[in-house]
Amino acid sequence: MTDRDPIAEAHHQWVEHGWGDAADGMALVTSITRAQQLLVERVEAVLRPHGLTFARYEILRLLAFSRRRSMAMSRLGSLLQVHATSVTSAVARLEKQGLVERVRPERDRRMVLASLTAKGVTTVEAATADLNALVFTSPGLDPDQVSATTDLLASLRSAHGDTVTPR
Amino acid sequence: MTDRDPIAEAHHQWVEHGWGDAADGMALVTSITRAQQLLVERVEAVLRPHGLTFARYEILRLLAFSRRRSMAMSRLGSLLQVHATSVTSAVARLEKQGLVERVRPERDRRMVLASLTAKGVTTVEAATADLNALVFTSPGLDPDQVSATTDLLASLRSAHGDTVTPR
DNA sequence: ACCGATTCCGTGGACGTCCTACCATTGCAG
DNA sequence: CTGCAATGGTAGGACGTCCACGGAATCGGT
Repeated sequence: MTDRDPIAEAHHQWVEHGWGDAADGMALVTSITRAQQLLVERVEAVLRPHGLTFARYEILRLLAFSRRRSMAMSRLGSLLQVHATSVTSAVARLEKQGLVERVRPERDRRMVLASLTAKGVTTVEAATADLNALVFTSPGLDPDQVSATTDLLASLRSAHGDTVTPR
Repeated sequence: MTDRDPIAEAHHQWVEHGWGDAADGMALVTSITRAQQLLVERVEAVLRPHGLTFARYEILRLLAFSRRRSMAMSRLGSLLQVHATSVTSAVARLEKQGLVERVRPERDRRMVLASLTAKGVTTVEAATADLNALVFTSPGLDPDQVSATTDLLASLRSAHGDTVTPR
């Protein structure tokens, strides 16, 4: 059942085929993809009892941080770095769950504010407590490895055009 | 337009709210998610002219490595670590594109072999050449950073139950 | 004051992922 | 050899992501 490490396997194949220059880069990309897959799996397992997915949780978390517990759809999209249409569908589901309400401000009636409900507040706080306890405090690496990895990924993000704040 | 680093921002908020123990882990998870997003974006941009997505490319690549250029659906799923139904839909699209054929072996007619066509072979080799040249040989980090990151992620994968082969 | 450009959001469709349920084939127990 | 469990694949649906397109509101140059 325990197959060999698919990433090591692929790296070996890459070298075999004379693509040694690209083999490490391929392994890096594949490792990041796999790590993300495993982490999202864990996170979603924790969020499921709260009726949330990671995408919807991120929206609630952002709203809970904001002063008025509300934010324009477009701002959610730019902060979360996803397409506006992804925000539309996620907020639609949050609204159906009664965790968020849509508000059209008088000032600029093009906008739609997503606004946390009371139920939304309690849900996101409970979900955050669980995530912190069950995932984030022990993500699978020692504290110094966590820092090292985050720093290396910051360099990578920076190389790909992300705005990165050094610590 | 250049907002501040959303990850640094989230880390700051976590500390502010007294979740300092979890802040670094949260930043790690978010960094991995973001890095994966950026890399997939680059990879898909290279594959698009070939009419492929990353998921479909991985299937073609695996088939091209195999001896008979064919493989059972279930084996594809376990090697790629995705659900059987994901393989079904991807192979259906590859079949519609004429890159893969489905074959029912006489031995065990429950199985379906996905088998590369001639067009599939040329497509995957061209796509691989582009990926190697445009992404994998310069993934955005120095060679030693690439190795360091891959090693750290190997520890993380191992901690989450992945089979990992040390280098 | 007006008309065009821009901004903001939504709809519909393609794709990938997972889950639950179902069907066909195989193999085994009795 | 007969019936039933295990195996391998698929169908349908939920969710999230992106893209192309369109409608409404606002802004800005003339």
